[in-house]
Amino acid sequence: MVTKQLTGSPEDADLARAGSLAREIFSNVANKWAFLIVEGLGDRTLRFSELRSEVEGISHKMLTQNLRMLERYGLIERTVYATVPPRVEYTLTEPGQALRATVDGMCGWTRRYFGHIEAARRRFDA
Amino acid sequence: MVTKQLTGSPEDADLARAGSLAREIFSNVANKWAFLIVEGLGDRTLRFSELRSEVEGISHKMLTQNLRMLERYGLIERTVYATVPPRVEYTLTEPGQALRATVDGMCGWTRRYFGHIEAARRRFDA
DNA sequence: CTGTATCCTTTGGGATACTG
DNA sequence: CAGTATCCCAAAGGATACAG
Repeated sequence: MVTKQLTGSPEDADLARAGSLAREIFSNVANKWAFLIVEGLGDRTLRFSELRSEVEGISHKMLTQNLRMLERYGLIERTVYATVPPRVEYTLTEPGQALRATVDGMCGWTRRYFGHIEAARRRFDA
Repeated sequence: MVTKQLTGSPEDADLARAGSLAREIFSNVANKWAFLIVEGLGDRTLRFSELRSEVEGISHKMLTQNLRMLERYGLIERTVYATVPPRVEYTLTEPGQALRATVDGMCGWTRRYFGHIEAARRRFDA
């Protein structure tokens, strides 16, 4: 039998390694705007402007920037209709939907521990 | 019967509302350093310096800053031993452990879709 | 409507030094 | 060792204007 490889394949890339691609993906995706976009999109197909009003407080720039990032990683699909004015629709891909489960988990977590956290926060600030 | 309240209680605070406390919590916690700290801590109890070497690439400043934030929200417990030199230990609380489940989910997600994402990324960049 | 680019302000974040 | 504070640069991010 072969001993377990110490240097993993790309598939095993350790998230802890600051320079790894896995870490890059993790770091880019684990930010509030990406999460709020994924959550706002859900299983729907939304236009840029619809998505923007869905994600409260996001600026035009942040929305495009994060949409590009998510598209680059293949988490969303971008469909352009060559009409005038242009119509662009966004929808989560399968990897995007899978990520959505994680984000949903965090939303649930926030709701569930809202009381705990609020109390801890008040205690700490005192 | 009563109709469903349109203005929810704090417990129902909508994450989507940019100004809400729930959104503040979500936005602060959903960042790479917080996630990596939670993941690095796991179910262990680590000292500041141990945690720092666990979370590769984090600076002294970012570590303290995020630890304060997590402590403020009651996600980690900070224990100070009045020795010299001082010894400070960090461990996840129950809400912190619950969050860890979410973070673990995202780590799994990253490993699972690493191939998809890498391929999409190359396609996009071409 | 969507997207890019520019400008400008704010914040993030590293390095260093200093205190308990 | 752990924490705070300072300095300073780079990146985030908002506002605006413009192009397709």
